[in-house]
Amino acid sequence: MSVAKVIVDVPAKQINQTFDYSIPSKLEHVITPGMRVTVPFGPRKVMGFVLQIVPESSFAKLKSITDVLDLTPVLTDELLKLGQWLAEETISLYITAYQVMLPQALKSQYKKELVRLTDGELTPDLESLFAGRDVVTYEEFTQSMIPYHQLLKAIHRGDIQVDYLVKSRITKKTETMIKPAIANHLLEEAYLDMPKQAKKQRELLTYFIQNPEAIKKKQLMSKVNTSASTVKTLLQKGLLTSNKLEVYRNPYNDNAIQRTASLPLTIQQEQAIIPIKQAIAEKIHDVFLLHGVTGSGKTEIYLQAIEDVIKEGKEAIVLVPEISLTPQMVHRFKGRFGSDVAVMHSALSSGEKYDEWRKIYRKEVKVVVGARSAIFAPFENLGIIIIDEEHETSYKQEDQPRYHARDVAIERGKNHQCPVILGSATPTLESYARANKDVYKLATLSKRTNEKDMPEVEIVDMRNELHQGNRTMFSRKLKEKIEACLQKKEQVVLMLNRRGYSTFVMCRDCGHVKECPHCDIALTYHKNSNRLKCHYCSYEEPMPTVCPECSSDLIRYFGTGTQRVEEALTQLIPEASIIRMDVDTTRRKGAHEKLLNKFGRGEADILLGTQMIAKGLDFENVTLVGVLTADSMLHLPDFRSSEKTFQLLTQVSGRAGRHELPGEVIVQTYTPDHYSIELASTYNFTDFYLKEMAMRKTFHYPPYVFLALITVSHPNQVKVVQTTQKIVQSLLASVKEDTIILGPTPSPMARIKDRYRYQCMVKYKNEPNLRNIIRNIVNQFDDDIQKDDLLIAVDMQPYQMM
DNA sequence: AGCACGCCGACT
DNA sequence: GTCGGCGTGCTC
Ligand SMILES: [Zn+2]
Ligand SMILES: [Zn+2]
Repeated sequence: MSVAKVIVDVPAKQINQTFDYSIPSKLEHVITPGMRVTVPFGPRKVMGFVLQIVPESSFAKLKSITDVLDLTPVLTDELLKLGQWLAEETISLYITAYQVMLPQALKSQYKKELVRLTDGELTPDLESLFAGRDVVTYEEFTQSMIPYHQLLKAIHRGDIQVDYLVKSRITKKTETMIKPAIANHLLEEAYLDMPKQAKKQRELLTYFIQNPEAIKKKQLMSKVNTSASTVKTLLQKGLLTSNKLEVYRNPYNDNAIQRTASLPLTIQQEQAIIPIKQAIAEKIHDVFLLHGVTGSGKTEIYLQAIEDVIKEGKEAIVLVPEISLTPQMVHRFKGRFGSDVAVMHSALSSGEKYDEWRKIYRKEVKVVVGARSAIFAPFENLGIIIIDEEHETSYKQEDQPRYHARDVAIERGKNHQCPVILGSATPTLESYARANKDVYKLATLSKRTNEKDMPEVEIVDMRNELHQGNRTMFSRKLKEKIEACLQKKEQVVLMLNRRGYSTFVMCRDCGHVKECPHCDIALTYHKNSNRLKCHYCSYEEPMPTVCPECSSDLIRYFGTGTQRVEEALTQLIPEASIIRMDVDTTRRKGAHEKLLNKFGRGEADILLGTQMIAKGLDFENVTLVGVLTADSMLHLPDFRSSEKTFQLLTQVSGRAGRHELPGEVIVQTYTPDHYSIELASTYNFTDFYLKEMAMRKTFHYPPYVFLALITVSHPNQVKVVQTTQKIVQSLLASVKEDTIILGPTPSPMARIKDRYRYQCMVKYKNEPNLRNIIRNIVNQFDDDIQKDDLLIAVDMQPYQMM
């Protein structure tokens, strides 16, 4: 009798270990590692992942696996190993690490039911609850207000039983197929027997006599021009039969995508791809940093490398930032690889995501293009992993398990002995430094494939504008350029990269800003409900008519940054038609796409938006890009703010003059001398890298050190500070001398949902044991975590300092 | 986590 | 005797 080691779906620290279960004989050769099973756990029944099957257990009496949920493992051997690595690396629970690798649709849901076992009398209360039924949901009981004791007694007496159900939320889309139930000559006989007035039925039979193969019901109905009821009659007569065929949802209607062939490579592209192809052929795990300016043809290199991988019979993962995962991007991959491509976009519905995942699971595709979570695609023969726009912060997951897709990619690259490619026009300092130290292999594409220069960037000092009495957000230079552009019937892209874009409410008399009573953040105004809401908790209140501080009635809401700029712009250049793109106008699914298409068709002169417009736009008629406030990110409490500014300016500049028409860029700033702005304006990545590296060295930031961030939260501020202080102390005692421990410091969001938040930052160079040290220190507070509502969150790869 | 069990005090 | 409210301990 063999034993299964199972990780159960109970996300708690005490349960973070395998539990042994015996395998019933009927499942003996069915269950393999990586499958989902249901197991009894205490009085409950829960889902679990089988990690391992061993001959025996050190446990005396084992419970037995109740059921198996998969026919083939949903987690490959490599993913089982990867999950363990992920949990340990990010200090997360095993179960959360495994769950994050699978589509949401596979997550189990739990239900409790009360089952009546006796025919005898129950208490009147319970009789009215059951009301003649044998089974009621536990929820019905809770809502019935019947005292718990009554139920407990009935359970003890054996009159009622509690059933624990494990439900899956899987929805498979099916299509009804119709085909003849009998042989063709019998159909012909049936046709002859059919009364003349049964015109539609005869038509249907005629169709099937000519086309005996199965057909989709919908298709049939439109072809024969008949109704569902006619089909139903023939089904009932036993002449036709139907069955449900499982089909994939097709979110990208891609039947008509034109296949494309490889493009010829430039000399630079050729040089870059040779070592990559070599690594693929020789099955070597290497990380390549592909540093290529916008328009230098990185994607073509990806495509041709993948072609090699597919020729070897292997598979490829391509990660693309959410916002760049546009239909055009999908077309590029499907155009080259056809139906061999699955697309994992987080805007897809849960069912659509499940379908895309299943294409990989069933080995129906060779390539997946997707956002962060696609890194866990269940391929078994990976030949390459590509991360485009490697510097994008969206590759970092901000909730448990807090992983960076880049780290996972490299781990999987090791597991499969395959190359990993990091591509970017503005690589992170971390990656570039590793390339300089030969940890990664560097390939540079310094020229655009169309041989055009990057557009000219002009910096405008907004302080001068102010001195000369221009109080608007538009410099005279920018205004002139926009007008000139409109005259030539060319288009303009304007970017406002300001934070705090949401609408808030302020009193014009006393300056009072309405804040959430539970969080340290301003409430945002929602126009449709005329209410103020908090984005961090569920608090909301009606929009006040007078200021609660000074009773002035001049309390007003201020539109989003882009909204206000739009108004100002309309005043300045009334004849310009503007499309505004920000969180407000792109909230609905597909809205982003729609606005861009509208702009692409030339239905507006100016596209005004937040940083979301910096990426991937490619419109030939855009000749001017304006950045309204280039320095607005520089003052944020984030050591990456210079880097982010440089990246954003470089990216947005690439939006101008991508085709025949030459482009230009105007960057407005109050700090024109800042190196990130100056060097971005000359596309000088190398000097920026050197300068910023020097800064990071002086202030002890990555890549010179690694970071770990520990955030403590609790309703009592004193408790939070004390706990954080204790953690700092414990860390200092167990860590090397050159490791820096900072804290306790209030978190940038110092209070959320009535919980105060303090943090402690660890800066270290070499602490091979740090994860264990932190785990042990956090364990010391287990009591308070369990009983006193204390929370300690650890982030081993902090990006957002929140 | 989520559930049972047991002990206590309040209420009828 | 009946009820709800916690604190404690366990889950193969
Ligand atoms: Zn006021
Ligand atoms: Zn709030």
